[in-house]
Amino acid sequence: MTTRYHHGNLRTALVDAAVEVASEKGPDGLAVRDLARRVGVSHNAAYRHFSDRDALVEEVAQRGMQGLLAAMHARLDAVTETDPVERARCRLQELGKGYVDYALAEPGLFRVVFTAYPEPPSAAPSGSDPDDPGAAPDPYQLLGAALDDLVDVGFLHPDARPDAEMTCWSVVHGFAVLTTEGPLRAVPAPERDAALDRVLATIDRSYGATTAPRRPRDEPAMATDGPTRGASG
Amino acid sequence: MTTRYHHGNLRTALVDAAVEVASEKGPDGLAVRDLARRVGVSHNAAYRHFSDRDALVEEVAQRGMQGLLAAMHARLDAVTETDPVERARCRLQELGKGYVDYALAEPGLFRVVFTAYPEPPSAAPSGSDPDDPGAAPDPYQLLGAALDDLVDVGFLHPDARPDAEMTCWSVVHGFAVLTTEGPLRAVPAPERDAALDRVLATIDRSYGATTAPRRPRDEPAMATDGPTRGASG
DNA sequence: CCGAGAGTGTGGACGGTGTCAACATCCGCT
DNA sequence: AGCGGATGTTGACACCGTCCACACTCTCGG
Repeated sequence: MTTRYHHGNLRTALVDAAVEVASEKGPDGLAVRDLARRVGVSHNAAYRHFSDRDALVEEVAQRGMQGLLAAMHARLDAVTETDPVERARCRLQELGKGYVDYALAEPGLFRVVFTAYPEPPSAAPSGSDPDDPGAAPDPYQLLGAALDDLVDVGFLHPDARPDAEMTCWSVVHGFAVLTTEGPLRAVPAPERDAALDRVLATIDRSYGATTAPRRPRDEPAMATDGPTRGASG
Repeated sequence: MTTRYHHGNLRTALVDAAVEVASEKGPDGLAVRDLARRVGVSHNAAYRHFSDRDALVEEVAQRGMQGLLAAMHARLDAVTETDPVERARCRLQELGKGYVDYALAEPGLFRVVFTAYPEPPSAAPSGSDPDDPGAAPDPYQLLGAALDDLVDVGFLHPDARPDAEMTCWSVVHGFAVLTTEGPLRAVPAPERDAALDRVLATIDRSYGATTAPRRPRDEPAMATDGPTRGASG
């Protein structure tokens, strides 16, 4: 009874164990044989459920992505500000903080997410692939929505909207990488958190600096409200 | 003659081979046995010159760091602008571009640099350790100098100076990681380059926004120059 | 001139890994 | 009942890092 020939739910057991290991040791600490051993099954039993080691890592990455999204949503939903402009600004900040929160709380899983990141979001701008409809919604979309809000609310000038995703993602991702696995990994937490505040404030300041002035100056501001990006010509 | 028992300069030969391999396959593609094979020497001969695989990787990382610094210096030295403000602004931009240049040109070595990055620069703010005097000057110092110039020249307000290194490093590093090994790795080069320009322009705009206002408009533009939002300070 | 010892390279071994192939077992369906 | 597919096991191969004992070569002191 204790050791049945068929495990029952080996797949999820393996992924669970993999998540646990990756959480502690990162993607490089993930070994199929080790996981099989932990789960109490013989080596390469896993190959009945995963074609590759990479396939298993990919599964862990999806779990990590869920966690990342959850962290971002948690921060986002905690914003109580009512003034539209302040709210939109605050939400963007919190989005970034949620991202870094997760990277700091789960550096191993965070790394897995970005070692096995499937394909660039620009290739499929709508987010979900047709052959993978239930795919987790990218943080990219969350970010895009927050930035759109910032434009709608009148804080971010449309001229500064293009590639704003890349700016925000870059700052926040760079900060996360540098402070978790990078050269700044030993910066004490208080200084680190203060630095993140300043970093995000820098972005906020930039966006505020391009706010459309109340009375439109001689700048025609080329009213391209349509966010059609990739349609270059 | 062709095969002498003593190789002569095995150490450098190994590092050369390692740099070549790492340039193509990144740090994970680096195997001591494989390198020994390439150099035409038996396995673990390398262990007479490197205590560890990590020690060898570290050597490659130093080479990579040299390349990174060279790329940044190249961009920096190419700036011909004479107007002090414009020059300082331009130099900061070019510093970032040089960083990204190298990451895109040598993604494998770039990764090695940051998988084996010794210790945070904040621990040793002066840069060089006393027991390693000839150590390569951090890009961190280059960045700090450029930012100091920006303050001296009057473009960057001193209030925005703290942690400016982290902001700039984060954007640029994040951009590099996302576009080389990350989810944005398949963004075509022209769009990518344009995006970097916009990203850097965003930072520049932020720093300009805190400049002592040339034409102080009636709008204080929410003059909370202190980015401390929720902080109790 | 020679021999000792340090420096360097070789060969073998151990435990670890991913992955393939062949075999064993069990469950569900006919 | 029994058969087939799904699942798990055992064994093997080729890699890997690393430790060990050994072999060769060069240099230096006598």
